[in-house]
Amino acid sequence: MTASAQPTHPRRSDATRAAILRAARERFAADGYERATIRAIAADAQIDPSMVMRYYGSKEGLFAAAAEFDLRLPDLSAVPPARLGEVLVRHFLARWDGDETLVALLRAASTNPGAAERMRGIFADQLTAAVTAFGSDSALTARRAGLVASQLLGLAFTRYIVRLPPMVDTPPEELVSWIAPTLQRYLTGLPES
Amino acid sequence: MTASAQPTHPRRSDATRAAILRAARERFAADGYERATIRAIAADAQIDPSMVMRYYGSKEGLFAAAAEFDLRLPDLSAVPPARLGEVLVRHFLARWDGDETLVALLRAASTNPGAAERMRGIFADQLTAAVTAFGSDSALTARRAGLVASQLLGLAFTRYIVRLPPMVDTPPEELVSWIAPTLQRYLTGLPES
DNA sequence: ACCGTATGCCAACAACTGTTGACATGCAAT
DNA sequence: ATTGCATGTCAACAGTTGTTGGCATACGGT
Repeated sequence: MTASAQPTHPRRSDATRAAILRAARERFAADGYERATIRAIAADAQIDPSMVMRYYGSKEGLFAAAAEFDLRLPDLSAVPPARLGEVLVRHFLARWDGDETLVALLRAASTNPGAAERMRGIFADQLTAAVTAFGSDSALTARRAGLVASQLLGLAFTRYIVRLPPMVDTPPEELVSWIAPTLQRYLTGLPES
Repeated sequence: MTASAQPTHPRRSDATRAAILRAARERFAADGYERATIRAIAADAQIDPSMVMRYYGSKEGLFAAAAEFDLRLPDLSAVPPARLGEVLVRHFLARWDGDETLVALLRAASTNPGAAERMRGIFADQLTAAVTAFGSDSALTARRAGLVASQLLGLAFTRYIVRLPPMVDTPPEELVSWIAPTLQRYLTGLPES
């Protein structure tokens, strides 16, 4: 609110800011919110801890900046309805493998109320919005989105956090073939079956 | 291993020990491993922090004692194969609602390596064992157990940790009717469908 | 009644945490 | 060249953490 995003002169400290953010994502993803100390992050970024405070205000502020991200959901209305589940799982797996931001958020959401709030926002807003595109009953739609989230987050939790061996070892394509039908039914099916 | 369970005289401090354990479970479940401080737990149990150390050795030791628990899986071989999924979800939901130990373990598993290891043990051993009862191919069986774990832990994560509104508000019976078919397919179905 | 021991409390330690302010340094504009 | 500001370093703070040892007390067996 104070300093908005003008076409402001590229600051000389942008490299440092980026290094801090990269180190922060790594540490938050690997250790969770409380174990990831500002000192360790600063050491990784090879700068002084006080710089973190100057540029991000506080640890909470740093996390807020580091956990900023977008699901980048594709346009689901352009996907054949019968392949929705498949597209979703594949997209999420690719997204998780390529960006540790989500792992950081997932780990932190277990213990940090702010992170949990953000996680709620992401899945309630972005996912529900994508699902709403082809549903009318709002209560049922929210329920569908929640169920989809439960399976997708469970996949992430077992594969990236707890690291259950079978979930880590199974190749992505086979995970897709198992999980896609689940999402498909959550999205378009009916409960009694 | 050191002091096994003799019919040892019931110690006079058993009440205190139990109070500590109860407070520990509450705090670990509510705050996670690192935010649950020994001082806070001791205050809840209305005793001195040093008592926790005397009786449980360390914070890790306390957590190990507090997170000790059993899935108490029913005998799946006595269940009609077509109703396996339903029985499993219902059992897990009841187990989670009635005992916050699992929530504590779930929260801690995100940041504490020891807790994650224990979680792996529980689901790899107990769940895999239960699934193995009616499967022969061991690699596929492990995969089935992993998939079941992913959906069940995702359910717990979204409902008890992140508290996604739709997952919290949906009555247990409806959750069962949605999720049971998923587990059913993971347990007895084939990937391509 | 006496004594050993289990139980409990108190005070303190050392390490670590997020955070702050003072001070140096170097870039860029006047 | 000189001024102003952004960038970076250093040291320290106040609070919290897990953990420890000493000391009182009260129970239970003799």
